[in-house]
Amino acid sequence: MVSATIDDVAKAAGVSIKTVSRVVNRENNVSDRTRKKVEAAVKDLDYRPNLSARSLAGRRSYLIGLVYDNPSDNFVMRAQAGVLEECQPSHYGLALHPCKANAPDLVKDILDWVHETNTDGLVLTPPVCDNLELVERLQQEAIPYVVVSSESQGAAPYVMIDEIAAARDMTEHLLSLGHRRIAFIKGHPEHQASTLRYQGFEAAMEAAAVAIDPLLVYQGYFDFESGEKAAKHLLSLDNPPTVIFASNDDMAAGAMNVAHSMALAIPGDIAIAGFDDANLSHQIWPALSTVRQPVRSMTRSGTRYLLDILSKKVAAGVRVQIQPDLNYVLKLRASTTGQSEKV
Amino acid sequence: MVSATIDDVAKAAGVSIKTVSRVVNRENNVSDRTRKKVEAAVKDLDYRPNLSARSLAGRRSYLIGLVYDNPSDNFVMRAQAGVLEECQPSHYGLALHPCKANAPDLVKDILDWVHETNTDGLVLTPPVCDNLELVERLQQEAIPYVVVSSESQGAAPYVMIDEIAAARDMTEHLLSLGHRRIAFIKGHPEHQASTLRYQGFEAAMEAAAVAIDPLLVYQGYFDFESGEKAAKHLLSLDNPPTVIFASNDDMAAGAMNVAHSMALAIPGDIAIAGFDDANLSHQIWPALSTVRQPVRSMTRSGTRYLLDILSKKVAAGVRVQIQPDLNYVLKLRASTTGQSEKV
DNA sequence: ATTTAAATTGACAGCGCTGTCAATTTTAGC
DNA sequence: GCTAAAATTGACAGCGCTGTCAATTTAAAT
Repeated sequence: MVSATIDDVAKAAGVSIKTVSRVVNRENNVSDRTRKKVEAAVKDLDYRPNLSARSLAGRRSYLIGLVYDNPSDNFVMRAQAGVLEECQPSHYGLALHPCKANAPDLVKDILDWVHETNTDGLVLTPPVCDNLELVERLQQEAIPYVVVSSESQGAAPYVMIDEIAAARDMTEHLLSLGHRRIAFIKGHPEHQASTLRYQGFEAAMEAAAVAIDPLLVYQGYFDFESGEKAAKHLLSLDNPPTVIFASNDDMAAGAMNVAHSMALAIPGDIAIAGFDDANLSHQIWPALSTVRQPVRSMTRSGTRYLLDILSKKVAAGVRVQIQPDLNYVLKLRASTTGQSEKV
Repeated sequence: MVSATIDDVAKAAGVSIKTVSRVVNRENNVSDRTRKKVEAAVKDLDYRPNLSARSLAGRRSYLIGLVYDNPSDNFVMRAQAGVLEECQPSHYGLALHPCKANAPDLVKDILDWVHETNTDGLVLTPPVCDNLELVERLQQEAIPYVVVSSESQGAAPYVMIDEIAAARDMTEHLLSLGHRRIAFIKGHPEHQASTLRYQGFEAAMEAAAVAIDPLLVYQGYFDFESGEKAAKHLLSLDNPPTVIFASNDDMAAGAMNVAHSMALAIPGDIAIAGFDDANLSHQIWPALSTVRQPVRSMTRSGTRYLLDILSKKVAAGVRVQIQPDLNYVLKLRASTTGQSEKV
């Protein structure tokens, strides 16, 4: 059972293949009468355009590319799910491109891949999206892209939660529990989110008129090990903190392990908070207070926007912030409250 | 900057485009000398074949489909990485198909997707690969597939570690620590791995002439929650076990949380072991003793076999067990040994 | 050295579609 | 009715690659 081609449809409708192409692609300048004839033939023959052929001729792929180098499997999986869900109804496909954000030839690597797959548009996630050289090249080559979960460095749409507000809210929660000696583990210095989360922390502390002890601010790298390292340092200070706010869950888990190994009670001796709501966060003990970032939903919104650009419904190269369908949510769990989550 | 085409490479190497095609597709019957010349030209011009063109001409998609419904993000990501790595040199792409293994229309869902995307071959992972109806239909329609991490139910190649031996080894480790009251949390009854892992447990117990207390065998479902449920039951028995061997890491993590919440020392009061070596396993406290399954490597082997079938180097429809490049490894950590891992 | 078989290479015709541009038909204006 | 402009349609040349099959070169056998 070989499916019908555009020639079959053209023959059946008594028109040229170009006219069939016009109807199928909803172009203008087709008379109603012709359109009806063609549509009937399409339905009759159950015609489905061949993706490869139209890609080759039309020089595009009907593929959305997802570029990532995120240490969190959970983040990547949620992003994938978001793109896939949004692509399905538009008959677009998903092309994956895991990469190394700090590779010297990152830009070339990505552009080569785009050229090979003919990917029509890119969804960039942190930390890749924070690479200024990359986004400049993409603009230069007029490759549409959208940034998810970070502020766009160039003239492109981006979708992100208010990271500052989220970090501020979490800090306020910690303050409201009576904590004053609050340690902060910063994220990877090259991720934009690191800066924003720290700003939120600062804002809340300032608003509460609690001074930040510089000794309690430690540079981490968003991975488990750097969380351990930070906690080892922080918890052996002469005047240790009563709570550690880590910029993400992996580092918070690392900190928690150190606390356990020092036989400290959580949150009794040391409370711990994270950021991201990775799967991990409710699988460790005690369950981790964190900020849920609606990655799937954000990625859907971003993909939707990209598809609109590709179908020319929206002009490309405009820097707008797309509002995610969902906002962040504070997940307050036992690692700060001492009690299991209120549902 | 438009990327080079096959014509450019042919001209540069002084051969016909067909020969370039042969080299790029690793076909036989190309002399070493010619191959070297072409490879040099390919590298020189940074040539990357155009996917659409080859699909159109070759009447296939050059896409390998990965079908999954695994609760573990880590498992899925490792499988994706395996397929991608193996596809890269052959210039194949990866198409993702997340699904629900227990959906009533699973078979139709997958077949529709295969027809729409033209996917050339499928990599099936547990639990989807354990669906007999599906694999029969795939054979019927002559769609090549390979099963990773489970025994193939039909006439197809499969790649898996010796799950029985792995579970037996872990049990022997527990026995060697002096444990005799060993609890076992079974995996999802519809996953083949569940059966095999239990068999390995049985074998070791029998060999050591230690009777299995049926009260200490609990049915789980491979997820965190079922691990919690199992542990709650097991740890409140009148004569509780001294160690819990969970069929996977998620359940082990669930069990660990319960132990913590009952203020039991791990491994002092209750030792815990898992299976899979998910990321999770060394991020919880104490670090979990588990069995490392080389998912990425297994998936690579499976994908390579599939590519061989597609390029006709190997006959399809033969049921063989492919040996993974790596074998399983026991990761003995603090949750049973009380000490951090020996490196 | 000669014959025969096997291995290697290349010429060429599409794959099914879209872009370009010219041809044709329709409509508007007088 | 006639002409010019606008709307509609079609002819055709690729897009970049692979399959087929024939031509050529190399190796094996005598």
